[in-house]
Amino acid sequence: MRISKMFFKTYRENPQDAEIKSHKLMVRAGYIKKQSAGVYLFMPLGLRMLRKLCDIIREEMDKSGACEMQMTSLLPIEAYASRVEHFGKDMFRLFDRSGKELCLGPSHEEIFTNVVKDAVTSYKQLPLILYQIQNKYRDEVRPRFGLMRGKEFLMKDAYSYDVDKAGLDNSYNIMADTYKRIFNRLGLDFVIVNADNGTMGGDASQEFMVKSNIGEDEIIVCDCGYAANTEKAECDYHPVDNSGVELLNKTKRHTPKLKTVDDLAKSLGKVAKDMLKAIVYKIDGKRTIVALVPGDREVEETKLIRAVGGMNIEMASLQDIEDIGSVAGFVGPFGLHNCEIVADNSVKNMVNFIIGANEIDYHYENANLRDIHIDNFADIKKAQAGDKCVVCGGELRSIRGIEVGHIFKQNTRYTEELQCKYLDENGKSQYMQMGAYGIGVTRTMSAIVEQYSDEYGIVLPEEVAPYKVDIVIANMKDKDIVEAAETLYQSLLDKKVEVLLDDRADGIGAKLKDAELIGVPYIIVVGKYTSEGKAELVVRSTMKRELVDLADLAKRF
RNA sequence: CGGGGUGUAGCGCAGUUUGGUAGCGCACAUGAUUUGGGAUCAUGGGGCCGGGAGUUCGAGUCUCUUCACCCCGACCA
Repeated sequence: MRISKMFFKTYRENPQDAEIKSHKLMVRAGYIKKQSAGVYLFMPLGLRMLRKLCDIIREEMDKSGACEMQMTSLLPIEAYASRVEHFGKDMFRLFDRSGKELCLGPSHEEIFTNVVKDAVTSYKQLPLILYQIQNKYRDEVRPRFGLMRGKEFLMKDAYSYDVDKAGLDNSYNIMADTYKRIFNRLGLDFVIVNADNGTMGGDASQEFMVKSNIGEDEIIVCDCGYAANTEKAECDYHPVDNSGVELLNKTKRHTPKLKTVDDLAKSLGKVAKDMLKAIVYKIDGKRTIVALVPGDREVEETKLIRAVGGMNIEMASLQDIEDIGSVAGFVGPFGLHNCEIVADNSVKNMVNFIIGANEIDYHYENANLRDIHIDNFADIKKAQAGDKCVVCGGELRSIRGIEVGHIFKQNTRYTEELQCKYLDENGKSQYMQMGAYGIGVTRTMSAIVEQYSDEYGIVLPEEVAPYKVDIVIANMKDKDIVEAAETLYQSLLDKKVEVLLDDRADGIGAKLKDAELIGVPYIIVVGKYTSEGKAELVVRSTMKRELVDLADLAKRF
């Protein structure tokens, strides 16, 4: 492609609304342009890179035996029957002229399952892995970081249908392997972590996380290979023998205006972990849960909701806290009513601790388990760096990651709801076992740029670069140079090399800046060495340059 | 949803305190000189100062309102 004929525009300055380097660079390099918050259009270079990602994903998915299809984005709202409430405001909803309610698809489990239900009747037709690469629409509360979290984004979503759990395990493993191949080909430094299935049920799920300190997810990892999203990461629990410790009698203390755990502990001459922290939650707007963790720890809400059951968890209101017989800031696990009290396992090891008095400005110190009421113990505290690994006992570390892929075993969550059945070899009707597998394609694009850039611009691996080579014509007025560059350009085109020819009238400085910005792996400068029959070949990743005979250059690619 | 911030030329910004003819850099157009690291000079085009309502002789600037965008938070009671 001749740049002079292309829709090509780069920017010198960072967009004022960009925070992270991939966002800044993709805008500056003319890959993407914001349409509105969380919605981006693709310019020629960005589109080429996006297509490269799609091609790689498609190739590996096809190789795995998966079959590509295309569902619609515009769907009747009824298609999501049981999940309309779950998606809530995340779903874009609209009406057609007759008043029929539609939505823009945020995910396609139901849609694929309905297609499968209609077409598959026998075990002989299974297993199936189906996929599509299609825009998804989610009205994110807070879109951010360019393509990282958008309201419209490209996703590869796949769904597997099997006769039984063993079949599902197999399909799941095939997808896990396929994802590893995909992310390896994309050159990403990633880690596979155990994740929570969310409220959608199913046996297992894993996330593919690209390591990055701008990642929105926190991951707990151990040198032994254990890795989990903090939403899922388990905490080690061992009973401690406190039999030799004298249990003191609880005493009420006046603790006015001491709202935070640290301030309170300090005023009583204690530290945070001597405090039993009580946090009140509302589940599905109905049940009230009091969660207890040591004062120096945090409640992991995802683990809590798994422990107590339910769909949606939120902080209780001040009124809710009064309704159970307490007061915000001074909640203590005794004498409460109409609530469930769940304590983290580690609370069993606490002695002589501080609790709220359910009375404004008062706490008790030297409280013990005998003084309080707990309905259930569970692992509900958030794992953190420094904790012991549940697998090997080693020390856990915390890193951040960008979630680029997620695979789930969903079992019969959707197939039961939609009555997606098949006849087994005995003629008996059975629910299919289902799995779902997603890759955020546009997010992955961002993650790649996040990982592959330097002070000059984007530095892409060949597999995903929009073009492989950029031939810079140093001086458009020098006929020999132009001719040499044109000849080289033609010979690379003949070899089907994806090549740009920078034949704009600009000076060499501007052209080199652009070449370095836009992510091509190789830059060829045809200029002052033309008279010697040579040109410079620059390897973008190392910025190393070498002089190569013009006649030999095409052979390098 | 709560808090904070920003909306002025295609992009990045100043001007708002103290109301008085709309500015700068980049980009763009034309011409000349340039051609190995975002060239130089000259000339020029481009704005409902986010929208609406007000105050005022007069509003980018003050008041009210609305919209958009960005950041933080929406877990420590």
